[in-house]
Amino acid sequence: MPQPSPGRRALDADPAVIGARVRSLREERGISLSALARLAGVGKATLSGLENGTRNPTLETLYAVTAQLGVPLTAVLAEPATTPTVHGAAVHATLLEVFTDADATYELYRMRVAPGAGQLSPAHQPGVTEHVTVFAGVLRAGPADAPSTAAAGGYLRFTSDVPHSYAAVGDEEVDASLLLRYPRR
Amino acid sequence: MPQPSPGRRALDADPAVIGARVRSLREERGISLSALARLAGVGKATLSGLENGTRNPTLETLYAVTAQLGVPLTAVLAEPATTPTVHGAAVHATLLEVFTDADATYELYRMRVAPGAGQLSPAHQPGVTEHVTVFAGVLRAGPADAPSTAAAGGYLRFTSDVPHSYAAVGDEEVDASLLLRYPRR
DNA sequence: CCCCCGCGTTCCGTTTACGGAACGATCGCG
DNA sequence: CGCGATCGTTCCGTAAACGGAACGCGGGGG
Repeated sequence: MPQPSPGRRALDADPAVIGARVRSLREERGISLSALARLAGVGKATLSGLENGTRNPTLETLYAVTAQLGVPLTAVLAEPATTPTVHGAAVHATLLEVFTDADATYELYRMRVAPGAGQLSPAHQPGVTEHVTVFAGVLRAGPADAPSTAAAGGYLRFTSDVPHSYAAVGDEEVDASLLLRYPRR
Repeated sequence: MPQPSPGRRALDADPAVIGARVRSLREERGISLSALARLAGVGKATLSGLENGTRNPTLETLYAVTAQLGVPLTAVLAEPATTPTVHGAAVHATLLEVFTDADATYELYRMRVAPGAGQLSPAHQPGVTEHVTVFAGVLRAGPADAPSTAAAGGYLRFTSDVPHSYAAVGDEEVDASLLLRYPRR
């Protein structure tokens, strides 16, 4: 993918917000701070500080608490159910799955390319290839100096160890799947 | 293929596993431990211990690192969601995403084909095409009377409105992504 | 009224995660 | 060959997260 865009990720790791969520979850269950601390096997001071956002908890602590609340860690780490996404000027991609084997790592993305000016991505490491299958719209993509075109149902493959571009042809947004292959070095 | 059923999200707070995920993400990006530590503003000792699972990181530390990797905290804390799966004699597929537009419906699957005897699938509706990108192993697939072969990184496309087959070539299991395109009728 | 109990916070000594520095290993170059 | 640069790990003093104990507070009994 185009490397992680510098744009701020709205993911909040703010201890105060996390603390507020924990407190809220605890109060929903009508359980006291002391009791939860006892159940989770952490000190009351620890839990108090955590809920008030005055501490910077370790994973171990946070996990012990959320486990007793019966919720996954992700429930208090904000951002309910957001999958990793990458934004660019024209390209918007969400990571669907990562697969690693002996030879390479694959990242499978759902990609959308907005109409209008396209987007240029910097080179990746040597040997990285991109595989795109177009769902809708017409996509022009590939090495910056020699892009190819594919319409709905079409497929493109190119090596992305050189700068490469994505652009929607025409007015329609492009929907596609993007597979990135990183060979193991 | 079967109806999507709700996926569950398993959670794993084991520092060793989290560390392994962080290391894997870093290596995917071809960046050194030292460099990542510098970017994230944490000590090399901290990152080393984190990746090796010998420390119990604070949220602050983990967030600083994952932010630089361009992934949300949840990417290293949760197992990939389990989604609807389809089992066959040799083929095992999990649905990753469905996309519908004016012309067609797409279903994106993660597919595994066990070595040994292959599997024959009956014909789909007219005009249905399948698009396969191989991650690992060697796959032989296509119309039952004229299958093609693809190795890791390779791509196959065929129309599946006739009976078609999948088989792993050799002893190795095949890992691949499968895209099904159903034209609107 | 005065206890007594449990609440959440604060204090405090201990444990440990932290960053910086030092280390040996590995590579590319003259 | 040595030299410099960079790699990941280890050592170490410091800062801070930890659990336990003490604290002030409020709400029921006896």
